Amino acid sequence: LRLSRNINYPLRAAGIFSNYLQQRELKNTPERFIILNEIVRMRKHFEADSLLVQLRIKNKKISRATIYRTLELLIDCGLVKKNKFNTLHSYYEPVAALGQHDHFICLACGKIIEIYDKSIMNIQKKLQKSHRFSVLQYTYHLYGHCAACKRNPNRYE
Amino acid sequence: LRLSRNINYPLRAAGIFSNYLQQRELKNTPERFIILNEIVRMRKHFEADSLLVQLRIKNKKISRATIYRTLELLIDCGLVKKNKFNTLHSYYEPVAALGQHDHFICLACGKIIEIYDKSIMNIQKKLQKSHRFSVLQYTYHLYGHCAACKRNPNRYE
DNA sequence: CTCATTGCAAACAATTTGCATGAAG
DNA sequence: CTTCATGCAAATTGTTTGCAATGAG
Repeated sequence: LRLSRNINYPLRAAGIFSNYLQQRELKNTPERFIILNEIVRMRKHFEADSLLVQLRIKNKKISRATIYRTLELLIDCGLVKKNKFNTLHSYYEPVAALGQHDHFICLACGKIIEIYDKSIMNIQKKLQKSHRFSVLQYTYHLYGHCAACKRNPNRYE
Repeated sequence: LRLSRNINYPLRAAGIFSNYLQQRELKNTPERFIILNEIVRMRKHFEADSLLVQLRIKNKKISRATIYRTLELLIDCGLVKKNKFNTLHSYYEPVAALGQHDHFICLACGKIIEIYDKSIMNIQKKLQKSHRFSVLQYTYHLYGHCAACKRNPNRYE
């Protein structure tokens, strides 16, 4: 249901990226579009390194440096969002492909669950007014124990 | 007003930490209490490195390693919370000294504003029920432009 | 006395950067 | 042709770890 609205997302994303690059007089290189393509295809959060591995499996050899440099561009043009949960590395995700959502992170098994709930946006509107700042993006991360780990507390001792 | 309830916080915090250490048969070293003392005194978020600098200024020479090791203990016993905004390093803050709150981070000037609003807790309760997970902690971070940077967009070009 | 803790320096992991080569416009 | 992008390897940043010396219980 939610995803049906975004069926043309891969195509639109490429268009958005291409425009963005042209506007800044940056170049439409194959590497950049291979990376974007892989990201929109995944439709979930991922790590920089798993993206690299994923590409290697498909025999697309793109250097780690280019991955990071391209991710920065994609974040800048709003196609990708960067998340830091309380771990060492960062997580990224395709923005419009997923729609507005938040995250629950299980402290026992590490699973990340995407939460779709609109009421947080109301709070945000209220806060914007009362504090006179404008919100461009936000993160709402919940940490705790998921249903499975609550049932069986020892499964990840 | 809010803070008045916590006037004895430094004292209570030391007690909590001391109990925690005893329970685990860890030692009450001067370094650990110097660090805790400095943290509760600050009453706001800080970086591991600024804590070190702060201590050096006061001629308390504690190694970086000990700082990190002690922060971990303080997080474990619930006195300190660790935050990752989307920057390289982590931010820490004394938990009970500040009370439940969230953060607004200005993307232009980097300022961090603490937000006190209880309505987020209602959402959390609702989500816990509907998803059957239990929330132990959470982060709600808003990114955007603060009032000052909205007024004068070029002040940090 | 014994074991945890400290400080130091070296190790790490994720990310960034400098530079020579290569390709887009 | 000019300029930007790439890949590589080295550098950087925040944090962690091994180990010998020290100090708390």
